[in-house]
Amino acid sequence: MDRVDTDFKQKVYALVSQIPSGRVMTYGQLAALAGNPYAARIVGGIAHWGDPLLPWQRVIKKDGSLAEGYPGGTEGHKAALMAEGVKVDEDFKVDIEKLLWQPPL
DNA sequence: CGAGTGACCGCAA
DNA sequence: ATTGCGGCCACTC
Repeated sequence: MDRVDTDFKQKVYALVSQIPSGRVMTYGQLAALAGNPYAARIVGGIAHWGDPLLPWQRVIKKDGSLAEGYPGGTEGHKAALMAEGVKVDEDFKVDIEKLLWQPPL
């Protein structure tokens, strides 16, 4: 642990694992909280190569639309969010304005 | 070590 | 409103 394995990934993991059910976060917000607002794509990358145990399904785009590349596609992602109690529109859009979760200060 | 890629974001036409 | 392009950072091979 000379370098905590990139605290960026470390933070992303922590944040995602801390997202309560029924709440969603955007990659940009997540990346910004991790320390790099320009690393939104990295968050997605980490998600893909990262831990399959974390609720990445609660992580969506800033538009409120679900991400792509999710196992099952947007349809599967939508079902996953609905299973968590998140309301998803027929257009695969989540009301981030209401469900967007922010970590405690 | 080097190069390529990425579940994105923002702006411009 | 929609489409197209570039860009930044980090990760993986």
